[in-house]
Amino acid sequence: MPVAASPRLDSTRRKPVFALVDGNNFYVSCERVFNPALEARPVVVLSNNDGCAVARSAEAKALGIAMGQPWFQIQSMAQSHGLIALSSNYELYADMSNRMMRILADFSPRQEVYSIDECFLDLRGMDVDLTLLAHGMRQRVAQWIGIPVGIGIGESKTLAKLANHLAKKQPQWQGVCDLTTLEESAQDRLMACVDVGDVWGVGRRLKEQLNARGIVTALDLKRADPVIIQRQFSVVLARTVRELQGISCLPLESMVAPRQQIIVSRSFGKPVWYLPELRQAITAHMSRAAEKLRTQASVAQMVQVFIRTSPFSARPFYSQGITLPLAAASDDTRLLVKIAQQGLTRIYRAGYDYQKVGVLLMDIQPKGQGARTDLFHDAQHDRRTDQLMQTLDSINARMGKHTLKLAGEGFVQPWAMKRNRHTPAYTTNIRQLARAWAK
DNA sequence: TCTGGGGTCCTAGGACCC
DNA sequence: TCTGGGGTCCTAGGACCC
Repeated sequence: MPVAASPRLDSTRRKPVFALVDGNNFYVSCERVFNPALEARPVVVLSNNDGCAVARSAEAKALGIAMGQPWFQIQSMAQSHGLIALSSNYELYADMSNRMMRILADFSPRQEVYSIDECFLDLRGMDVDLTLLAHGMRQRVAQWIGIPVGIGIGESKTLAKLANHLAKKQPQWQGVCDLTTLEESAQDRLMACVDVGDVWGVGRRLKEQLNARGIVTALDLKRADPVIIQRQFSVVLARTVRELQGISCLPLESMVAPRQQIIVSRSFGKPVWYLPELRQAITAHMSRAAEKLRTQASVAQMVQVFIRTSPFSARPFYSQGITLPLAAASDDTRLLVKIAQQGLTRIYRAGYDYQKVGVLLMDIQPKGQGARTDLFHDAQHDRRTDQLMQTLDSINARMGKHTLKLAGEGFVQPWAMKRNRHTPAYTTNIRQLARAWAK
């Protein structure tokens, strides 16, 4: 077998190169695709319950609206500045995300979908002009689905992130910043312009502590000694320092690992004090959680329930959670709901206005693979349960979410969240699309 | 009046064992 | 009655991300 002179082998030896591609103001951009009247106007997309702004158009950012700012604080700008606010439409964003990721996957054999609006691509050993390639990505995504994206390229994920940040902040890049084309001195000059708090992995707290030690810019952090950083902070931050130095420590993870915990929680549209309504919400949340669990072919052996009142209210605060084990790991909605309801009974206190409840599934294992079972385990019963859950999931997949559900979720849900500014599910629900056209 | 939801990883500290 | 240290496992809480 000839091993020398293999170009493939040579290329894998080259330094790692990563691209980070993300959608600009992704949720707002999705809305604009289907409603061009939103172009060139200040637009925000609100979080669940129409609580705060989670996506802002460039025009909204220019008005000084911060990420996560509560809607009631900026509501007056609707009148004064023509600000448009929309409830979030996750069905639409998830579908647009899938389309965007499929387009980008054609540009590299290895892709890591990192969040709903961004992915890493492995560009190592590609024998092409990467800057040109990136402009090609931008063009194709814009042409095929109408979403503007920004692209950063670097020798580590952290550098690709930083390049992406520069591509957005500095117009001269025209949406593509490729650090691998620059001399180190030129890279350093750019990093001197980036606040250390804008480095991936440095949050509010770390920024404060780093500033106190005189580390203010990304370049300062790059020049820090990772050994000292590890001693004074953590292994995580030391890794960030090395990544800034061009030493790739975080590999591309193209396999989607199954979730280790699954959370479903929602704030109520109004305060809830009545136990039966809390029970409905717990049943509804656990039904969603169990669906997610079955989607990834797992079972859970631990259930947590929590309830709390609003931390912003002047009324007395109460927050309590409880964790309950199952005798054997399960994905049966009915059993998980039953355990969660037992938990709720134990933590519920009368006399409070509750603002939020949630459930967690933990101790998650692959289904049917060395799962622990209890002493009185009944295989016949397991088979019937599996069939029932499969039927439930397939009917809901075919006929639409919530077609078939436990009666305990309630048919009238007085506690349901507010979504007063919701747009239609243009791409996934033909009935809603027809309604949108008829307007 | 009105302030999101869903994840991961690391660390410190306690319980327990040898 | 006095005396030690190391390892493991678990949990809670903190910090970060989008």
